[in-house]
Amino acid sequence: METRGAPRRLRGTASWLLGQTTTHAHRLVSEALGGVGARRYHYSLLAALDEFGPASQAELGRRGGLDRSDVVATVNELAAQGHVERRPDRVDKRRNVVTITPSGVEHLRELDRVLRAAQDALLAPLSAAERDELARMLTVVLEHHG
Amino acid sequence: METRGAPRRLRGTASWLLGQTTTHAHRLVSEALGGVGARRYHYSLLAALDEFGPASQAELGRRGGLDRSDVVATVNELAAQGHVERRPDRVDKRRNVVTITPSGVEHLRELDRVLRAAQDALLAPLSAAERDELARMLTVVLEHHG
DNA sequence: CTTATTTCAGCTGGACTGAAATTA
DNA sequence: CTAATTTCAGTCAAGCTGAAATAA
Repeated sequence: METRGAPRRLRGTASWLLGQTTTHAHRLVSEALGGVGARRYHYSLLAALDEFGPASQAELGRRGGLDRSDVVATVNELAAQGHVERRPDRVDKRRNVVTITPSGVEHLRELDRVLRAAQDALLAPLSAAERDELARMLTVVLEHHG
Repeated sequence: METRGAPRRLRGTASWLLGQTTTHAHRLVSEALGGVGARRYHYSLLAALDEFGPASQAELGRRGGLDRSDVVATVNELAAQGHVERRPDRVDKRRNVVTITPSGVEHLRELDRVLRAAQDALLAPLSAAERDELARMLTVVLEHHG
């Protein structure tokens, strides 16, 4: 967490820089989301549901990058809050179909606002062009490993 | 972990991109270090000792960005491997003085090689200039929050 | 038979807190 | 007295695995 005074070996290591920055990012985002009763998994699932429509839990996990176990727990929480509905699939009886509710859509918009603010706080010292460049490079790295 | 097919909201979020990239980085680095019996905390402490010389555990934690509790455990492990020595400070009896051993210096060089390889694998699709730019931007962000 | 899905119980490492004991 | 250091016990969320039950 402390940049000041860290060994040169660490400060020059991309994985260390990424880790430290991500720690800050996660703290900011988790606190912001916690303020409105959400966690990061909630946003991932709501975003996937909003963009791709109703889906099975396995499909949701693939889209949002969540483990199957975490999908179960997160859908439990979102359903308890009324933001999604889980019902058995009539066609493939192994599956549950998860659907976002109007309340969920509204909640997602709120999370968007909250996240944008956290993001601005995190990247405050970077220009818009630099933020784009950062996102581009990270995307390139992820696509290379995806 | 899956970039392909992730919702646009996530793919456009710096904190999500950072988190995914860091997950890859941690996996690569942890596997590489694990191959030589080390973990990331080991590298942080050895790097701090090598650069700043013997220090108390509290000072080590501040330099390496480790929690005081984790310093205790990590020094235990490094001492068991003969890479550091822990002895009571004759001047300030609250403190332990931790010193890197010749074996620890050698171990650190090995970890350097292992980490450089992991790093190259992670950032493979980026040019040298891009890697520098990425490191620069992350450093700016960290200094802003440090 | 094999494969996919859901669920639960539990594991692991990373990051951290609280409190006690000691000493400055 | 307060403050710093070390240590231990324990907490917490994140990211998993294994296995069972069910169905394709």
